[in-house]
Amino acid sequence: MPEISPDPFAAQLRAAAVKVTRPRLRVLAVLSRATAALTHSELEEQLADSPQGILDRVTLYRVLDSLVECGLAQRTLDARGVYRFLSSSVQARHAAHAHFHCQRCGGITCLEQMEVPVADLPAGYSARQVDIEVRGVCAACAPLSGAA
Amino acid sequence: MPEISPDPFAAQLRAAAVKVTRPRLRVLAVLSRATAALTHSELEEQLADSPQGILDRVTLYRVLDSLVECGLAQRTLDARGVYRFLSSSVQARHAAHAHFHCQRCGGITCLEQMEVPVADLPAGYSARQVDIEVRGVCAACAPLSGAA
DNA sequence: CCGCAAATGCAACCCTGTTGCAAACAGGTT
DNA sequence: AACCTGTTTGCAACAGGGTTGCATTTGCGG
Ligand SMILES: [Mn+2]
Ligand SMILES: [Mn+2]
Ligand SMILES: [Zn+2]
Ligand SMILES: [Zn+2]
Repeated sequence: MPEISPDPFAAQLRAAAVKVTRPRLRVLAVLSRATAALTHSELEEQLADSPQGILDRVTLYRVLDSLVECGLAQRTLDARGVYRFLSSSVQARHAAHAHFHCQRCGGITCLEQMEVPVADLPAGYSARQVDIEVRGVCAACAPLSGAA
Repeated sequence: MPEISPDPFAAQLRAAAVKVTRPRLRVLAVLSRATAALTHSELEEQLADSPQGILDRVTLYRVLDSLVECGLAQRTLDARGVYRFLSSSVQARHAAHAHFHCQRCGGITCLEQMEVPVADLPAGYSARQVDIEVRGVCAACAPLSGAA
């Protein structure tokens, strides 16, 4: 009787035809717990707090690359030009509405009341994704806007 | 009789209530000659080639900041996460419609028929810009889609 | 022409992301 | 179970874009 714990993340990795490794499992776990897209450094921090201790910076970059490449995660840019990562299942929940990108702190806020339109494209073009990105300064950063 | 050459860039700066300085005039000149958004290093290069010689890297960053802040230029991110700067007059021509970003060739196509909505934001948030980015595969690339 | 705040230039620094390479490992083969 | 091989990990060093501190210069209003 093999004690195969039915780890859903391991199953996802196997289904995606990539090796099941400790770092990948850890990153996948954090990503799927997250409600918003996380930067590399946010992930690094959350991973460091876990009982398993820190995960090498470069390894994290490479794990994220592999997850994006096999389709288990998505990579986007925030308003500061920093990459953010989110699990594909989370991504699906955000495809239908607009997002606010704070140009000061890089934070992203859902604008559920702004729905994305259907793409209206020239012949021959096909859309995979439509993003509405509103850029500006969020409520938390507004007070600091005057500051030097 | 003061020999005031009617420099349009100087006038723009005065109208924007910022000091008229040599670096700002130089940058404004390059930006308004450009047809597309330029990165910091592209600007640096073009400036270095001019008879006036190189402009300090940091000064260029600060000049660009001041032009953006006073509304004479706009800052956007390219697909690599690098800032690009363009004069406001060029930007204005593209602010009202969506853009298609081909995921295969990287090309950008204006979707004039898709107009950007007015931002609908929570209290405290302020928008500077709304972008609709449609991602997919363009007509030229569609036939090649099967290729590895 | 003065005075002062704003802008410049230079050096040093920070942060995000990448590359090279040796050691460790996953997962299939014997 | 031991073995093999390509993948992945970890560490160090690097690269590029962008920022900060500070002394010096300059625009410009008085
Ligand atoms: Mn959302
Ligand atoms: Mn356009
Ligand atoms: Zn913010
Ligand atoms: Zn294309």
